[in-house]
Order: sequence, then structure tokens, then C-alpha cells
Amino acid sequence: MTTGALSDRTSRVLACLVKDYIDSGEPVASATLSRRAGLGVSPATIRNVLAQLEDMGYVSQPHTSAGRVPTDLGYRHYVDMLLETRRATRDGSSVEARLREQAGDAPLFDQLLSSASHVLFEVSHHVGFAIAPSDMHAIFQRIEFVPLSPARVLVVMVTRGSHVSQKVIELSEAVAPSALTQAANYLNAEFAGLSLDEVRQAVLARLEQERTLYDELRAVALKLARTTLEGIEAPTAVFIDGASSLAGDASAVSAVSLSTLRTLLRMVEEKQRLVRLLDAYLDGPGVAVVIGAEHPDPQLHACSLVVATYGEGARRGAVGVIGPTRMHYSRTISVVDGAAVAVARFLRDQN
Amino acid sequence: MTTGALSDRTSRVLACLVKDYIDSGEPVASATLSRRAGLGVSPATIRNVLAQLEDMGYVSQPHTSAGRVPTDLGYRHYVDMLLETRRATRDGSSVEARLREQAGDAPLFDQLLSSASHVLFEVSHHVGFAIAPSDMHAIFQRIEFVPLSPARVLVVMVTRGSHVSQKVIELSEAVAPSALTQAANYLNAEFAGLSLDEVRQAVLARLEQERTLYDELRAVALKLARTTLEGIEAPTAVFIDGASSLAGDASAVSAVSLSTLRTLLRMVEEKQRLVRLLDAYLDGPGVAVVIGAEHPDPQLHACSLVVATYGEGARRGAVGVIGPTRMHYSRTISVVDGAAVAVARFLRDQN
DNA sequence: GCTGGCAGTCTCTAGAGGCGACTGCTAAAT
DNA sequence: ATTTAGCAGTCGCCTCTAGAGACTGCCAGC
Repeated sequence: MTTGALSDRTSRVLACLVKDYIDSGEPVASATLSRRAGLGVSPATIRNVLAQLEDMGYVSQPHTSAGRVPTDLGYRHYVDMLLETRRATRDGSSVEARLREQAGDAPLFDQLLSSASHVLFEVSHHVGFAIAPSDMHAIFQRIEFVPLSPARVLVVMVTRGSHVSQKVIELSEAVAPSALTQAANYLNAEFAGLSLDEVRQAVLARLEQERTLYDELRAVALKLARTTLEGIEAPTAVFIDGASSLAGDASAVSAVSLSTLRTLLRMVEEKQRLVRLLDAYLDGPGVAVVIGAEHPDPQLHACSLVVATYGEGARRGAVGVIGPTRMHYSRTISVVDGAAVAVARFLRDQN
Repeated sequence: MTTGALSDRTSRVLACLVKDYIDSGEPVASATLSRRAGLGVSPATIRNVLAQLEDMGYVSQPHTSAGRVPTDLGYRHYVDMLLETRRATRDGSSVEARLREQAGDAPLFDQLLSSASHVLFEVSHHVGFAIAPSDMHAIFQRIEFVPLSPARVLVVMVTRGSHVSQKVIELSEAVAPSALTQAANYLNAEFAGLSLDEVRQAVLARLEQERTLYDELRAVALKLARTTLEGIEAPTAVFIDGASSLAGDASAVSAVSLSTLRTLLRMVEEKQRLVRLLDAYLDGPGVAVVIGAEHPDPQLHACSLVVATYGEGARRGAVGVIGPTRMHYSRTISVVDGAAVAVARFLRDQN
């Protein structure tokens, strides 16, 4: 028997073991499997099968006289089976309905993502998250200058997806409110629709070109734009919900160790960490599952990640769930997939 | 000896006990106090004092043959002493420096508060928070309409303190972009500087008054304003940092129970809960400390709250720290006080 | 009023023993 | 060759016990 292909019976025993362990959280005994797997074989036979599975690394024993527990590889086999059979039977309608109810009819995209993370949390009881496409907010739509004091200006910049960034800039010299308005008009007329990078370059080019500026208005506008774009990064918007569930998990079993808990909480605080973690998995389409030790970060070896992408090309974002390795994969995969489909549809409908 | 006034020696013993317990986390023995209190009396004498303190409810024994642990009342006495002596020796300069470094030179007020919560967390190693004055964002400064599609408009509203609110509204009929611009100009000219409530009322009044509207531009502007102000609440801005430290606390001692942990985490998620909790303590000026069972919420009986207000009158906000009852009060009070002073100064400088 | 000494109380830890839950192995059955 | 039944063996967990250590409370003397 080669590693890749398990016989039908062996595979079935493994699947039953994983399911049982996910439900009970306790090592599964051969007698239990004999009763539940529906194979009509005795515990002794199951024991033989289990011995093979253990040799191949799919299950392990916490101690000599205990039942079997799935290893990460065991989960992997189970999840792959699930993903295989799912292709036919996806049904995210209930998630989509919930999302609609939660987010309202005409949400901002950010609101939709926030709702998505919330729904994922509520349904899965694990930490839910949603990430906007990285270029989401990178297209310049509009700029506005609000005078605060003669030499201080609040800049409000709207980028695609109705995202609003703000910044206060200090001017070297006073600028009249009317000049600010005109500067904004000029910039809006000239640059709307370009990417932030393109705007940046265009602004610098023109400042260079028209070094001897007759038109003082333009000069002010371009300088303001330059200052505004300095150091403004369109940050990837990340929404996370359900951090409080971590405490619940920790009480149930200490399967999720405290250091893991802290890593996750810190991730909630520094959301960029999550983005970095996910970058590696944002390639393929559909639902991906990362289990335990498959994570690069050793602190997350006790966690699994279920993530699905939405959107296409560069405008690709992700939604997903982070929970303990022992999670209800079947339901979680359904839910995450449903959420991704719903978000994708919203995005399509809007364009 | 009456309850209110402890003799000098008794008070000193209590203070020493509290300090020691805060450092060590373990019941303090009479011998230890005899050594450290600097009173030059034998353990037996200390035992007599402790027996009195126990009668009066300032300390308790976890079990018969253990040292003493301060009760909430004991902490209270200690903290009151601290607050008394602090009046002379406040020194928040290091906190202010840190805050400046963290927030940069010309931060938005929201950024300042966010930095404040972060600094409080870093210095105290407990959960730090900062709350903006409730009316902070309630003065209308400017409005802007960005067309998304013929019948959908993104409204960007700037209120005092450079706070930006946004909302998408659906129009019953298409409005030309130029009309939107003019509407914004009109509203900005008419209503800047009024409170949101005043704006709301004024808009309704004018709509009523000029029922037969010649000026279509005005009609559009007022209707847009009405729709915008519907259901827009200037939410109290709350910043919290350091939730991940909770996990650390929980590992150190389970003094902070899991249900408490969950309550706090949920508070981080639903920030309005924190505001509600604090409302009761936002009356007086200066630093307030709420210890253990003094909290109305029984889930927080294991926690203490150190909070200071800044600003005056209705424009009063708060900064503070939430941590276990056994926290380093002396340092925490310093830090919170320093942060409040720094924020207050920033607010004063800006006006 | 303070102090030294002593008996008493309680926790904590380590070790022993019994119980229960499974497995691995072997030998017989299919 | 596969499956099964039975049995011996292993290990975790719980309880019980005993001993050590840490303090206190109280009493008698200063």
C-alpha cells in the first residue's frame, strides 16, 4: 500500500476517527470505531487498520494504552476528501442571507467585509476575518482640503471602493481657503481615476516640468498633492471578529496553548501580521485549508486556517476563519466558501 | 479605634503588606513585614496588628496558616494614601515624551488618543484605553458629496476634531455631479460651525418653510442633508490597546478568571460597553481608581480600573487602564495621570 | 504593650496502590 | 490470507497517606 492512496476501508476508518475526534475531543478507541464506522468488522480488525495508519503517520497515540488521535496529516486526508466531495454540493445560501441581513442593503464595501468577518465568527465560533483586495483603495477618486488654521490643512482623500483616508498637513506658508478649494478642483479634474502611484508620478513630473510656474494656483495644488501623497499608503483593510471566542476555546481544552492565544490576539491588534500570514495562500482560487504544522509560524502549529479568495486578478481579497486544529472542518469550509461567493457577487454587482 | 482612621503604625503595616503582595503575589507573613516595614517590632507584634486589620476587613487569610492578603478595602486604603501623597509629586513628563514620540508632531486628535491607549498599555502592561469627549465630533464643519453612480452618492462629513464620517446614500432620482458640488458649497456656507443637532433642525425648518421652492438647487441640497443626517450618530470614539496582554495575565496567575478575561475581550470588541462602564466615573476631575468589587458588573470583581479625565465641561474625555486587582497602582496612577495631562494640554494648545 | 516560644492548622508534594481503558499479540476460525 | 476472540500488559488517573514546611494564635514573661 503506497502512501498516497489508502484503501477504501482504511480511508473510511480514518474519516470516521477524525469525525469522532472532532466531536468528542478524546482519543478514539478501536471498539468505538467498530461500532460507528458501519463496516461490520470487529475491534481487532480495526486495530490492525489503525496500526497501519499509525505507521503511515495519519494517527498517533497520546500514550501506549490510549485510543488514536489524528495527526495533521490525518486531518489533511480528511479535509482533502471533504474538499473533493464538496465540489458538487456547495450551498452558501444561508450564509449569504445572513450576510445580507447583517450588512444591510447598500453597504460600503468595508462594511460588507466587516459583516462578513462577523458572520464567519458567529457561525463557526472561531475567529473570522475578511481582507480587502490590496489594490482596493489604490485608485484616486477625489481629494478635498479642509482648512483647520491658516497653516494647517486636513486632507480627505477618497479612493476606489468609497474608502476615505485622512491626514493633517502643515504648510510652510498660509493658504487661503478659496485657494484650497480651487486646488482641490484642479486635482480632482486632472487625476481622478489614476492609481495613487500614477498620481504621485504625474505630480512630480509636472512640478519638474513647470519649474517656472506662472500659474500659482497650480503650484499650490501640486505641492499640496505631493505633501499629501508622501507617506500615505493605502493600507490593506483587515476585519477581524471573534477574538473573545479565543478565551472560550482556551477554557474548553487547553489544546490552544496560551502562547498561541497570545499570538492570535496580537494578530488581532496588528492586523498586518495576518495579511503577511495569508499572502502565501492567496494564490489559488477556492477554499484552502492550512492545518497545524503546515503553518510557517511555529506558534500557530495548534491552529488551522480555512480561507477562500474572492475577486479576480490583482483585485483579489480573502475571507476565512482561524481556529484550533480540531475544528468542525466540514461546516467551516461550507461557511467560508459561502461567504467568499457572497462577497464576490457583491463586488460583481457593483461594477 | 474607629473604622475610618487607622493608627500610623497600623496604616504603615497595611501599606507595606499591600506593596509586598503586589510584588510577590503571595500571602505576606508577619515575619516578612517585621523585617521590611522598618518599624523595629517583632513578628508577634505585627501579628497583633494584622489581627486587628483582619477584624476591620482590610486583609484576609486564604487559609488558617497562611499569610495575609489585602482585601478590596485594603487596596482602597492603600490607593487613597497614594492619591493623597501624589498631589505634590505628580510627574508625567516621561509619559508625555513617549506620547509625543509615538504620535508624531501634529497628530489628528484620534491618532493622539490611539497613541495614548498604546502608551498606557506599554508602560502599565495592562489594557490601556482612551475615550474621546462625547461631543467631540458633534460640530459640523464640512460636507462633501462624491458621485458613485447616477443615483448613489458617497457623503463625507467632517466634524470638529478633524473627524471624518462617511455614508453611502441612495437617491430617488439622479443628480448631476455639478449639482452635488453646488449643494455641498451651499451647505458648507450655511451650516459650518453648528452642532449636528442644530443642523438637523435648521434643515428641517427650511424644508418646511420653503415648501414651495423656486430654488431647486437648495431643495436638492437640503434633501441631501436630511438624508445624510438621518441616523448618523457621532459615535464616541474609543481606543483600546493591549488585549493580548490579557493572555499573559491569565498565564501568570489565574487570578483573572476566564470569564473575566472574556468580559474584557468582549469589551474590546464592543467598545460601547466600556463607555457605559465608565460613564459613572466620568464625573470628578483627577485620577479615580475603582477596585474589584466596587465595580457594578460582578464579572469585573477581579479587575481594577484606573481612569483620569481630561478636558472640561461637556468636552470631557477619559484615559485609563484596566488590569487585575493586584496591579502596580503607584506606577499606574502616575502614568494615567500623566497621559491625561498630556492629552489635555494637546487639546488646549489646539484651540 | 511588646516579645519569645510553642502548639496547632493548613497546604503542598511525593509515593503507593487500585481501577479502568485500550492496545498488541497470539492462536484459532473462516 | 484475512478476520476474530481472548488475554496479558501498559499507562493514565484518582485516591489515600505521610511528611515537610510555612504561618498563625495564644500564652506567659518582660
